[in-house]
Amino acid sequence: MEERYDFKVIERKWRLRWDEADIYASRGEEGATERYILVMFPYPSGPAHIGHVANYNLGDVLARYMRRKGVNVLHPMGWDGFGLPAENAAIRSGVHPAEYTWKNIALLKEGLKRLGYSYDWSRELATCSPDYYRWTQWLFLKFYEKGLAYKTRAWANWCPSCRTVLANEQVIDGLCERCDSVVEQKALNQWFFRITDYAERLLEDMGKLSGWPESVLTMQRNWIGRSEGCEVAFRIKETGREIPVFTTRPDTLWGVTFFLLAPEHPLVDEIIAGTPYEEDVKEFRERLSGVSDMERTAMEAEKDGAFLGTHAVNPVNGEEVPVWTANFVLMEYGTGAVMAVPAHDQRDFEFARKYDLPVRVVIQPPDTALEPESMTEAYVEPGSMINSGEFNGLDSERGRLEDIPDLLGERGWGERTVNYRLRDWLISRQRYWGAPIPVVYCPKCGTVPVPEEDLPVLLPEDVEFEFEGPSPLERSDGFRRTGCPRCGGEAERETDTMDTFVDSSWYYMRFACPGDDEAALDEEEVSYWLPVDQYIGGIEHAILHLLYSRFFTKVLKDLDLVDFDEPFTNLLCQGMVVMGGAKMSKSKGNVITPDQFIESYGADTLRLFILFLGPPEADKEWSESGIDGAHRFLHRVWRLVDRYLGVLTFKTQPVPEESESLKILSHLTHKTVKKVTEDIERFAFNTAIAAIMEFTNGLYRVMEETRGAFNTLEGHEAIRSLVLLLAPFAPFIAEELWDELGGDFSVHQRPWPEYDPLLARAERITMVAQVNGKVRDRIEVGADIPEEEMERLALASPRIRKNLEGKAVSKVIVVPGKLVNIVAR
RNA sequence: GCCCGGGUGGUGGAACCGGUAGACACAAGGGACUUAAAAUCCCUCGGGGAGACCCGUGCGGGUUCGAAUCCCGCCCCGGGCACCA
Repeated sequence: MEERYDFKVIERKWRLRWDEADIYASRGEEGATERYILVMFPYPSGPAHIGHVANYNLGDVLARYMRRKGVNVLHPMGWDGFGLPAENAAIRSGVHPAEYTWKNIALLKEGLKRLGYSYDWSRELATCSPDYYRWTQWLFLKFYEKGLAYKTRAWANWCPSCRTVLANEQVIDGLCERCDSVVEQKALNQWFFRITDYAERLLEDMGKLSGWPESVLTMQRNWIGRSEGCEVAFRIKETGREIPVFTTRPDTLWGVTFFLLAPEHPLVDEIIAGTPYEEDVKEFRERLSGVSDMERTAMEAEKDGAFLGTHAVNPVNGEEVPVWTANFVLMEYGTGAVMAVPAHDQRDFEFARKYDLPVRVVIQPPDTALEPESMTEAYVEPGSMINSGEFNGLDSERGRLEDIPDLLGERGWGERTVNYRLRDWLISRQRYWGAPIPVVYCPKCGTVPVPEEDLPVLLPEDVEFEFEGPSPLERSDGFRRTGCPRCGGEAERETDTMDTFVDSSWYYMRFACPGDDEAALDEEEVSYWLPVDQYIGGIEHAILHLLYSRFFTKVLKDLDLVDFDEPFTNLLCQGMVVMGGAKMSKSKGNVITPDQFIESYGADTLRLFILFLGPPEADKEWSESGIDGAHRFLHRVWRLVDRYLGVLTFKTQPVPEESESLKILSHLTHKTVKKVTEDIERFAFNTAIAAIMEFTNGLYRVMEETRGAFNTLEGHEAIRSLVLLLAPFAPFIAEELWDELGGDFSVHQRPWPEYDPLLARAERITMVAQVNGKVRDRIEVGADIPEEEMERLALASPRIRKNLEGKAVSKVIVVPGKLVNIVAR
């Protein structure tokens, strides 16, 4: 055996052996259970960085562990290939997005391979490959057939000087990142997926997601934002036109003193056209350009608005109230209109104060009487209804939930309804590097979906990339001009591509049958592997990606393409590796690559070090101090095994005079196997590694005290267990040591070690004696000491007795096997 | 702003269900070995105190025999906010 731990030689050697022997291929063997372990696939923005290592370590440890528990494991890897950065690179440096992307995929793949991850590479896929996006397009057609894809006008960020649509990321403080022009909102006809049709099921089925972190479920629940209330029809006095509003507070209907429309509301233009108010409203809208929804609706935001010169009629009392437009009313929420009740809504209150609009109290708190003049903020709690005609004196909660909705229904003024904060999913992108939306517009036949047999609609190669002006697809005549699939006449293709979230909403299913060119999904394969048993990914995906994937799964279930309705049974959200307090990302320029560390320490050290940094869920501030420690530890293991290698190849012989050492060895071994197994099961990889370190330290201690203790069955078991336990964390060195120990190839295919609970259990424990909750003594006792004996020992302790002087014992609390607390006054 | 997390030694973290705060490491200091260095090994390592002990898990309160852990209020940091992925 080599004296030195030559990680470079070892890692090169085993990487090749594993490839040749194809030991990580997923096999659907009969009889065994299957587990699908998946880490969110990466966007290939460049070579691997430390954040990737932190992510993919987790899946790899789990996959390696599960395989050795005798489970059929699917652990694949692929690439989220489409996206904005590739297109930006094309604009900047003239490199085609495909070239940029495939080059980065190659870099990233090599990086992951160097780290020794146990992927089944035969299932590799890339969303930007025509074999894949063909099926993304096919799924779009299925959505379209089901009425779940539709086109409508929607707002997009628009830079007037570059004449181009901007992503939110390209808008910096309301300005174009390129030319600093103020970004406007432009209405475009765009494609949507009707995710709101699934709002209720997305909420309900969260009950099935007991394997998800509660925080993620809460975030999704809040995102969907279900609220029960009423839709009430107000009427424009001057035109008679009805405008519905959504309210969760029908009990405050009598307190409406004005009416608000979103600035983008189509009726606003209709109302002000040709009136003296047109100018004011235009100025107001001007002030809003470049201001995000978030800023507009912030509680602190200065209320801003304009009178529209018209009035709305309140159905419950026939009152005519002025109609305004206001910055905090959003077109996307509810109906884009608000019945303003300044006395009982804070934003309405501030608006009323600013524009000197009337405030009328209709809910009276139980203890005081509110006066509009003296109010400094809105009263939003329940109370009793006043100034509300026949409902005066009614409990407002009852009014809100029962009497008023009933009244609205009976009189035909409105109805109970449920409103969601969730909006339909805008999937249109006016960009090149995405899956083209497979639709053709024919002057005669209208919107015609591309026939399935004509898929994929390929991205044209000969296009030019410029920041300014329309997207490359729109400018490509060769792409745009086509024949109508229905009538054969001249027609135009849709030039929008799909949001990359569409690609990533179904990739985990495609891993079951990545090469299938007959269908998007192979029924048998998908049904065998899916749903994903353990999904792992960054908390930053808690809402969008995970919600879209859940939505896709439900649609595919309804289309009878899959037999499950939730895609991810268990979810582990890991924290981010941050640097200087910010998420590591290429756009922030704070990326650290693993290569330099692999070069000087080896992949095993880097894997171990990052896993040892802390629990998966926690954010980790990157610092390389400590990596020496991880390396030193592997060296220590190396030397330990090295030193005893000779011994282990001889026959074992009993060492009766050293039986105490053997007992310690057995205990250490079984205790560690138990601890590491339990820690892996709960994803506590950092403490699993700490346990292996302690085990190693313990073995050194035994070795120093009792030479020859390893020349026994117990000694062999200890050394073997050490290597077997280390294998999922540091696969290369473990393979090498296993090989040197004479074990059969591969250590990664050996069964996971079992432990004997009796041997794992400590014989002696330290019992704590407290007085009034403060530790006063520690007493070593047998592990199975009875409670009465614990109490007796504690009370007999001289230190305890000293502390009890002059006090009367009122109570003694005994926690079996742990502590005794004596309560004394 | 809203929603979701987090805050423990000089540092990363441990303490899993309310029961010994600081496991395991890093850094630092001291020592052994060495001509020397590296490597390795040993010791010290939250603060105060000679000690008995006292203080200590972002801050202020509370519940409890007992709180890093539960509750209320506050401060700070991170993630998401629908076209970054």
